[in-house]
Amino acid sequence: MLDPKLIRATPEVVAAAMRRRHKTLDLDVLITLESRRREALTKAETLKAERNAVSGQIADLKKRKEDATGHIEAMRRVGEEIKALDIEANAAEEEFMGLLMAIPNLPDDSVPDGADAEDNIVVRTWGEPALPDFPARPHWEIGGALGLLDWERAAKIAQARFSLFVGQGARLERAIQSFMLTLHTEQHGYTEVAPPFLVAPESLRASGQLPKFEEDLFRLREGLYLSPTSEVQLTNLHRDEIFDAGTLPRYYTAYSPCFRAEAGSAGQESRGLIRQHQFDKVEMYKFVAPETSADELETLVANAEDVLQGLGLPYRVVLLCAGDMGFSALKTYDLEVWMPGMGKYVEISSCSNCGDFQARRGQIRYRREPGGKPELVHTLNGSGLAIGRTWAAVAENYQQADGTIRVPDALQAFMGTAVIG
RNA sequence: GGAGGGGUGGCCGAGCGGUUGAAGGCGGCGGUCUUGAAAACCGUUGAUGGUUCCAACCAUCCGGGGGUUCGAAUCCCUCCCCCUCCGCCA
Repeated sequence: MLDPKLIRATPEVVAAAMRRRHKTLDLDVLITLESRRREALTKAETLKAERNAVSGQIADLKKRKEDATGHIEAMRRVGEEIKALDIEANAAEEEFMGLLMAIPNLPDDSVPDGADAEDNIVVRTWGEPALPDFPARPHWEIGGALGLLDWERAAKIAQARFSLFVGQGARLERAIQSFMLTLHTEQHGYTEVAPPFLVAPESLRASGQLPKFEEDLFRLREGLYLSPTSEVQLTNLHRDEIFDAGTLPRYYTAYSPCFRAEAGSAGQESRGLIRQHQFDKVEMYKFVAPETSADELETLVANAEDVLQGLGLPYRVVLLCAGDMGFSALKTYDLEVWMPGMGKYVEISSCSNCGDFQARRGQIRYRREPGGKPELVHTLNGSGLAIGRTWAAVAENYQQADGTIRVPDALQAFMGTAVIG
């Protein structure tokens, strides 16, 4: 959520930012609502001050057993007026907040202009996007041939776009997960958490999925949602809390399955592990002081790159343009891994600095010094990495001419073998 | 799921419907004392919004929401959470 004061004080800045995002926004409606709210609020507060004073007098009169009916009658009318003004102020605020909650974050100055993925900028490349000296197969063929993936049974158990890993395939999933969590906790200073996989609507509001993107989520009859990413759980780990001075930054990592309805994505990437209703992910998350968040984003990306480098998977780092960024982010780098079987780079991690956008929604604050005023923190999140896509990348990059998969050195201890198949 | 108990300031814990933002204690901060520290004593110690413009003033907040009342932490309704016992269960 943007700072409401920003809309009042510098609407032109907000308008310019929305243009960069290629979004339209009627600021006049917001400004009108805000002045309506303030007008009613000021009037109501004046009347409340009067009521408080007179109520004190009424108490005194009653204590002395004197007549107070005149005051009481007057305050009854004032009370009705206050009620009407409160309703007016609340209605205006509710409408204002409803609109404000649907406004995306402001892009950072360092984010390039652009409308869509075409305008993203490749900032660096690691490794060679090479093809083997035999016909490279996509991971679903490799996995299917070795009996590591079973799409028919996955669809029977659930429905299309769910996956079933079998035998060494399932073991590879677990190995990748363990490798990542071990790396982040032992080398990068993250605290591991194992969160709930169901989340409350309030949590989804804080991280930014609600109210705008409900159709992308699975909702349970009980009112809870299946989490689409543990970014939600990690954002809400410290919702409504104030960090003591000197306790930032805080780094967290979590494994969780992620559930996405993928509404409107029919026909896209329908084969393989790339686009599923459920996938596993290891997430990295940071709560930091505002002035450090730009640097923290760079190290977050580096932590994600470490996973790919550790696995020996070629990739490139892409800086998203303003029009291609997610709702809550002010700056985002995507990591795209090379998939020789698919013959292209595929997104495998997205690392974002959300600034105070989520912190304001979730009231996540810190004190700069003991006894100081609470200030909003900055939050950052990054996949470290999407496990299903990592599985696919390992299969495609380590496939061998005989149809087997060589296990990357870093995973051999977790797999207990050097070759799959 | 059933029965009962409970949710008050950073923490513990009082609170006849009327100066209760809220006693008391702990913790924190400042000061006195001390070579320094401890102890003791004194003072201080929340958030949000608004007016105003930086010093004040006002309003709101005692789990969330709604209601009764001139006035609610205190009464009523509802939801959430926690604890105990029973049932069920990995």
